[in-house]
Amino acid sequence: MELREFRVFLAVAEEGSVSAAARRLRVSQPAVSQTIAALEQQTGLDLLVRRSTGVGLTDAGTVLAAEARAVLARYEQALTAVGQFATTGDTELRIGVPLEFPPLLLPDAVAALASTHPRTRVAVRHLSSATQLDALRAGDLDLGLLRSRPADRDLDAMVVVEEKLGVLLAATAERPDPDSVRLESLAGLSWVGFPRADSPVWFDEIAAVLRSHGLNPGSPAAPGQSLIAEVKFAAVSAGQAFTFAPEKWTQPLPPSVAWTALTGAPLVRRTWAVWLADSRRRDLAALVSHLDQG
Amino acid sequence: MELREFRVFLAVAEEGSVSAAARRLRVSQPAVSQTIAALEQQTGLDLLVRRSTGVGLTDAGTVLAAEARAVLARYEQALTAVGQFATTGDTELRIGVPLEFPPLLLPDAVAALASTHPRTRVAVRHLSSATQLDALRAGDLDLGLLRSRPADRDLDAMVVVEEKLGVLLAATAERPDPDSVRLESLAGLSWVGFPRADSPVWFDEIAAVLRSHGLNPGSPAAPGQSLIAEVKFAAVSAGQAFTFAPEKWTQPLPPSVAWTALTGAPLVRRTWAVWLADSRRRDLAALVSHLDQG
DNA sequence: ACCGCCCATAAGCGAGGCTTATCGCGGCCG
DNA sequence: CGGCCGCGATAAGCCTCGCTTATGGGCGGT
Repeated sequence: MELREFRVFLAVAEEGSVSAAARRLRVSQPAVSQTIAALEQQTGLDLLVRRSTGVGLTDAGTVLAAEARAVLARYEQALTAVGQFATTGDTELRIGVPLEFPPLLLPDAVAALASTHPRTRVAVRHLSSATQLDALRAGDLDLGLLRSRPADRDLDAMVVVEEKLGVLLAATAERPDPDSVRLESLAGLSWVGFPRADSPVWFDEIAAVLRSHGLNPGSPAAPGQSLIAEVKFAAVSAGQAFTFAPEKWTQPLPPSVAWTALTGAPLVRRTWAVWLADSRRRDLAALVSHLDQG
Repeated sequence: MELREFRVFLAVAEEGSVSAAARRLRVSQPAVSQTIAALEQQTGLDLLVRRSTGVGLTDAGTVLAAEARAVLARYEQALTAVGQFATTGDTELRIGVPLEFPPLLLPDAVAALASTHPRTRVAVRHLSSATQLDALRAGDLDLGLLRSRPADRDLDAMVVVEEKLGVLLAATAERPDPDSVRLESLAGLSWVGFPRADSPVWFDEIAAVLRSHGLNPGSPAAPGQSLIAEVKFAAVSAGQAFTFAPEKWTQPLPPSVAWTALTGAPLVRRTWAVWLADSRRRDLAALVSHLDQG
């Protein structure tokens, strides 16, 4: 299974014909036949149905075609990236950011990076922690910012922020002490947060804290409809729910919502910077150290 | 640039030594030297710094190493998928779903698919329209459900849902007619929706409608902090904002929020099923047809 | 029935990637 | 300070693999 074989197979799949594929690839027809035969032997699958008018894909062939396309696409992307570096010297540093990441931290670090590594272009994407882990391992992301330390051996991690969380409540909620609340006193409300799939570890931490204070974390939203968050969060200012938030909330709060400190249950949200342990990128190392000092 | 060269280069990069890489790959040292030389010639870049104690990566080498890792990772994934099919006959059909997709539509179609194609495992991911387009083209997604018809020639598309949108308003809002509102009457409120980057086409459609009715679409949230939606949406029930929603809203509305039909400006949200035009997957075709009839 | 196009098979050839042999260089130790 | 060892580069030969041309069987259209 080599790229050459993928290219040949895709040509056959797209042309629906061995001969036509051979013409397109500017090789002889037997060369294509041999390559297909080799693929079928390696996979142990019938990839093509031979008809007298040409060939069609079997189900197995369809699977292989899709995978082959994906591999070749990633390969082309790699060539582009290398070519880009060869001509302009520019490198892209791809960073993933979770929800509610302190908005100043990253721009400051990126600005510091720009002065020392002017040829590094930073591309930031909003991604859940789980997605970032996959992307890091797949090489589609250079630096992740996530809400849990990965167990993985070949990922390095460093805490970049620790935020002491308070709660957001409806401004009209009755509070014995206006400056702080205890989790237990929120028993009548439901917690609104984020889908568990986005960051299972952090979700479970929160759920454990809630349970230990007599609160019901609530049924996690059913997969497939987990993100219909718009209406849910309206519940906060309607006095039906609460959510956690750090004290230094950067967005202006609407008057109907107020932040209050938590007492009794220090809930700390950590955000880790995570990167492939065997990455030797100096711009990445520089950015991480800026995040560390910032 | 072939996979073999990538593997050799990565071995050298990870070992920090040509000789050690050769031992690991169970080939002779000159074979590795020759491969590296070929790579350097093809790229026109110096990939390694030769030190008497071994070799190190140049910046160019670091870029290539990262790309090579990504390509090989995708390649391994392809082998796994094909092997999976070869042994179990199972195929994965990867589907992307946007926010607020009618929750029954997909499960029904998937159930219908399961009866005709029992070996197809469906994997659903919540992704923005923009992300889905990339994933489709990269071969990382088999079927996308998005809020705009792609201009792309090699993507086929079909409308699966048209939803006539109304507005969600604070239940306490004054409404001359309780059963419908005109967009113009919402001039004092701000629209809360989704980040433009998630689905630029649909966003711009909405923005155009708003402007044509004398409303200000508002400044799109600054990139990098666009998704801090929790507090924003509290604004709806606080009477500061409105959002669009189809009439058949599946989640129970909190009492502080009410749905109202729109008159004067029929705003229709279409969701398209999108797939690679040259995909011949029969399970995909079956699912699409179920979505069409459902 | 024949011709044309399809794909598969067979046999020969050439290039590319392997091998072994050898060199130059620098670090390290006696 | 000299010799030695391990590093990587170069040279030359060989073998495998993927190409070629030649050919055969099967099916459809005229």
